[in-house]
Amino acid sequence: MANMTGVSTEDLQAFKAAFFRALAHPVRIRILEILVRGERSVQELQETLGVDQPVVSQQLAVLRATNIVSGKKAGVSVRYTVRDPLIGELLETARQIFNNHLVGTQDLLKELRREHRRR
Amino acid sequence: MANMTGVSTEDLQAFKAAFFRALAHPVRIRILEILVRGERSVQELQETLGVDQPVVSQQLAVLRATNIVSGKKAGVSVRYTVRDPLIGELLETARQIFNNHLVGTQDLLKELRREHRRR
DNA sequence: ATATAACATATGAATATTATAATATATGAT
DNA sequence: ATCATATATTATAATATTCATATGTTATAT
Repeated sequence: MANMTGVSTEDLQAFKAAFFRALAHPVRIRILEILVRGERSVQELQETLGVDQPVVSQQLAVLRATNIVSGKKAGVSVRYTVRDPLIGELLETARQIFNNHLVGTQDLLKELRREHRRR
Repeated sequence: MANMTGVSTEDLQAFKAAFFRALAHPVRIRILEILVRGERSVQELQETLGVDQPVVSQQLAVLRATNIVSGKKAGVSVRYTVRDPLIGELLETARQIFNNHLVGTQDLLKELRREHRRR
């Protein structure tokens, strides 16, 4: 045990890595970009995303496991929310970084700006 | 092709996912937390991290491939820097989120606060 | 009780990532 | 040219993730 708390720095970085890994999936990012604007049912997500229902549930399960989102039952459906508004801020910062530096082509840059305006 | 630019939304989310995936590794996170404070050589990183040299180079290669860091030769050594100061902001936001919600135990929470104070 | 709708979980094949070890390259000094 | 040092790349076995499909569960209505 590395210290009084029983939590080593390595553990800590492993947790952080797990957090980022949860964001490292196209469908999960799209889910979060929708949820930061307000709660949604699985069905609503599915329709917006245009993917199969098990895919949505599966990726929501990953986000739930990392405590990034939570779902509450509402009758027959389940409504999901982002647990922390800072997630929105994180995604926005990531978008800025991406916009500034992670882009190879002029076209992609244009598209990114278009997407930004759309909000 | 989904639009005039030739870049679909799916592509875009795939790029974003790749960006987060680059952050989703304990050693890479530790490297970035060091580099946001200033440039370092591979050797300096290696000493601070306490891992084998090829591991550092390998993980730096991942961060380079995503344009998150860049290295410039300085004689026999290579000095690395973070390409965008917003990376620091991103890590800090992530830390806050993590601190607020992604924590199961009181002990871990304490440890997180200790780490914060250390900066 | 049965049917249906909404959601969740399980399974397995395909693919990607990681860790470890070995090897290669480049620079500067002698 | 040779050598030592710093850094990078490659190979590969182990592990984890993804995608697609099938099956389960729960709530509600009839």
